Amino acid sequence: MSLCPTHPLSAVPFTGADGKPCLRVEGVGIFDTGKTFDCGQCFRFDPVPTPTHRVEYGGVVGDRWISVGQDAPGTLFLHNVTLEFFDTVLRRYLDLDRDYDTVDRQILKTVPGTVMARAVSFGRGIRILRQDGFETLCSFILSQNNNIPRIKRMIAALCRTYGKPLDGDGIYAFPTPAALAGASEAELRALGMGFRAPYLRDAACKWAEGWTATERLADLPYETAEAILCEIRGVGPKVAACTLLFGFGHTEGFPVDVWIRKVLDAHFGGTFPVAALGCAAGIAQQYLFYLGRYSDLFSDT
DNA sequence: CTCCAGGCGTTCC
DNA sequence: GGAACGCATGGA
Repeated sequence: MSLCPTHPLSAVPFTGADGKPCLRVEGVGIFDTGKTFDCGQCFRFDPVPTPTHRVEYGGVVGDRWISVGQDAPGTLFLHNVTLEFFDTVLRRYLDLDRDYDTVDRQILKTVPGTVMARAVSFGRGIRILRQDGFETLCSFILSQNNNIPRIKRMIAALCRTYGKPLDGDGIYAFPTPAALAGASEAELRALGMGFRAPYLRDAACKWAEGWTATERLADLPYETAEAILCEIRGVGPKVAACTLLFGFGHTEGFPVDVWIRKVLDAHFGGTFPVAALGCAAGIAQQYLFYLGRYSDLFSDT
């Protein structure tokens, strides 16, 4: 992990207008809340209206609804966050102890050329979140052949129906594996999960019975971790990749060359010599979605 | 109305 | 071993 010695984190607690604990965090480096929470790596954050900051994103992390705002570069406002929650959960969730300038330099060094340079520039500010593994797995099982607004609604329905009510009106935790395993396929279909209902059930059952030491997936070689996840019905290379990346922080050996070539070959017919990039792979994967979605930005190379 | 959405399982050859 | 095709559902 690349630490940023010149910008140590500092967190100053204060009390919000609603009496909730808040934190002002400085020294977080490059961080774009819009790109981070709205790029399709997580499905439980939405923009919330606020008079004080330009934009703020609210969502559930663990057992707590929080919101994240930003009014200056390198600074975050964390609402409903205690110092302890920041240190034990949020710091890791937001991937704050990584220097993304170094990451960008690694990408540009490994993949020279204007195409990736534009991708890096366009994706600048994205943080690869470290979400809960089970929640990430279920989210990307639901994502197949689906669109993001509907994915969000399906996840919200799961939380509302099988998740623990949290502090706040209409706020629910993501269901535990056991709670979700207790739902029948018919119930999940009635909830609108469609053909993904049995996939969800299989994931929940395997997780609930401690089917593998899932907390160690990040330490296994990528191909091994991928093969384990692919034993779950409805999980293939794409779902496994997103789960390992966004839920387990599995960045060592991520097959970024496959993803990059897939998109670049389709758009430019070119080939790039790409090695494993560690953390940079995560950023690059997000860039790929931008490449695919906004290919006009990269069309004149 | 048709087409499509950040795949994957099944069924063909 | 790869190319079609179906899948639930809702938004565009």
